[in-house]
Amino acid sequence: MSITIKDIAKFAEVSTSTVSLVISGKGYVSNDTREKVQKIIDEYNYKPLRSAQQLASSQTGNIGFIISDIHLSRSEAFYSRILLGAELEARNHDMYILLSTVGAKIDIPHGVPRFLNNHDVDGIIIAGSVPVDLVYCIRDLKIPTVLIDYRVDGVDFDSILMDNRNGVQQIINHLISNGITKIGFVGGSFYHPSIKERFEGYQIALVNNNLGHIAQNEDYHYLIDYETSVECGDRGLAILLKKVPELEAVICVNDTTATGCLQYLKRIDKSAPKDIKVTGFDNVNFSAFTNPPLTTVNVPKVQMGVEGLKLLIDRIQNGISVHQTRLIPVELVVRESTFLTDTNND
Amino acid sequence: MSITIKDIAKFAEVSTSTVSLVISGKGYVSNDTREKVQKIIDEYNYKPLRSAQQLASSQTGNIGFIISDIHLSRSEAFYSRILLGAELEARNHDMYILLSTVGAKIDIPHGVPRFLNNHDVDGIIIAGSVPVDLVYCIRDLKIPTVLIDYRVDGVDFDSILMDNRNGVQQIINHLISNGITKIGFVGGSFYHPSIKERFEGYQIALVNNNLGHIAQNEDYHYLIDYETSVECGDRGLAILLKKVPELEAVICVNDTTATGCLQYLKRIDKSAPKDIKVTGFDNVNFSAFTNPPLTTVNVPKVQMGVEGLKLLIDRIQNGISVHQTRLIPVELVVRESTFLTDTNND
DNA sequence: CTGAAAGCGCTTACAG
DNA sequence: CTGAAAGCGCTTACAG
Repeated sequence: MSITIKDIAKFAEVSTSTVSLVISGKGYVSNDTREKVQKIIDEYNYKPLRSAQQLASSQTGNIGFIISDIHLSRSEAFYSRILLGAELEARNHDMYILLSTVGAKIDIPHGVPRFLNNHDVDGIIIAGSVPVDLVYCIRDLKIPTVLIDYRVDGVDFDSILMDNRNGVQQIINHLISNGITKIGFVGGSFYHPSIKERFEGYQIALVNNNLGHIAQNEDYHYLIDYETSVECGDRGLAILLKKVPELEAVICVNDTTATGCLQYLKRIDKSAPKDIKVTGFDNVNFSAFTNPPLTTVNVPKVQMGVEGLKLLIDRIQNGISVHQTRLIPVELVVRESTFLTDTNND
Repeated sequence: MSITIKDIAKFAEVSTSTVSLVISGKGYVSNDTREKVQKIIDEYNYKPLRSAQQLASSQTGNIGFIISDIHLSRSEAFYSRILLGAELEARNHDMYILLSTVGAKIDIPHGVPRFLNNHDVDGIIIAGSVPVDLVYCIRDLKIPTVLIDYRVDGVDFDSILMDNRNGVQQIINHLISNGITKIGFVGGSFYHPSIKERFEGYQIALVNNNLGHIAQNEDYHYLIDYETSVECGDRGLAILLKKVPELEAVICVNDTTATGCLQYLKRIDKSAPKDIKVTGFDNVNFSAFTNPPLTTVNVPKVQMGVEGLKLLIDRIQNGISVHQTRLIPVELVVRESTFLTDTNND
């Protein structure tokens, strides 16, 4: 019914092999022949049938994108934007993204994304934390894989990470250069490497500024084990202020937690930045619309998706032996939760 | 390298046709033979190669999921959850979701999702509003298609919609049964059918309660043409209160807009529900965490995705001739932005 | 109920 | 630089 490579070959008066070579860009075809064939292809708007290409070449042209269901539906759209970036870049390589969500627990091998067992992908992107059992399982599959904003100790993968430590350092420099030194930290949820790095960055930056006594003082830190949240910020700041009433600033592990701090301040009839400076991390959609707007660290989410896809393609095509980690730079975004600008909002 | 249907046939001492019939469940195979073959399949954990199946059967086993980039990265995770539901249901039919985002403008035919021109999907789901040109283009392709939370006048598609009018009606009943009648509306952005229906639902419900004078009175309505937002709610309530100082309640077109109203109230040193009742719509993640938590209407997002996928499969397999619209019920969620409960938060 | 065989539309050594 | 041909791993009439 549809037009095939045979038709094109006939019209162009060449063999199907030649048409195939023109399409793939591989091998040698004379310029004359190439142009002739290309003209016919364009004229008929011919697109090779993917399944036939796949079967013959034993490549799928698909990328599996794995993300936890909670991350995909998180309100901050953090990972959605990474997905967006990956999809954009996939187009440039004429590949498709197969999406699969996974729950917090996974049942090996039944619960693993189908494309893994079915050999339906050429490579895999894992965005954000997923059950470690799944990571081990994927490692054993020996399929090219890139992790974005995730890492598992002892498993060597290509990965795209953001520079969490530097981000926190920028926040602390911003505070210290404005004379603030009594700086607390609220967050935790060390199940995720990024979260952990942010706390480490906080400690390192303080030490580098001769504030090691604060970095070491647990009264300045509220850390929890599980998922960060608004409530975590709310409760965390309450506890910190009880222990350290003279606290001048609180660094939150992310924007969501920071809104919890703002919420708590409001409840006790205080506010940022007047009574205490509050900072977030991630620069998610809502961070510019809190009251006051949050000083935070922008993470280029779409770009992380793009870079992840690029790295994966590189791995699929060239199979480099050494695993790479690309650290994506982040950038401080100063808003009013640390220092009021001329547009005073109180 | 990998195990094929031929191997299975050989081990089971039957023909490949029989193995194929066992796998697909089509045709007649004796129970004895079926069991014998199935045992071998299980034993070797054999999975048919998808591309070979596709090529031979001229079915792709893929569903194209189209969503605008702004919707995918919206902070409310509304459409992400619809995607989640579709993906969950796709597994039940052993189909894959191919995701494609589209921008606000689309260039036909170059900018259309690749899987459309390449015949790489058996069916399409469109979630939320996309450029109408794309919808026309897809109609002309005659591929089975289901729209979720979207509609285009004059184009007949299967669709999954939520009962927006009923949702607003529930809000208004809730308000009126508590003695509130001076009810305004903030929202707009009629580019999206759901948005329009919510305003219509507001008007209809008022008329049904003998409040037609309010339904007709433009002083009670703040409507804009473009994307709804926090600012829209903020500005909208300001304008409404200027025109109608005695306003008792404001119904917002969605939760995001409602947070804008809360923000405005705070700025003028007032609050909900004391000075004015505020309601949202959608019940997105953050709506329980605003201050005060929002009374809103829950939309079962994941379920909408599931239903959309089911309807699409039905269409692909059975090709019913009449287009269906399934209206998903919604449910009022009462929180403190309308009436304080015992856990008084002030 | 089962098997032999053609065919799906490509790619890729191979020969020239 | 180009063509003839085998082969990728399935499905599906068709014959029996």
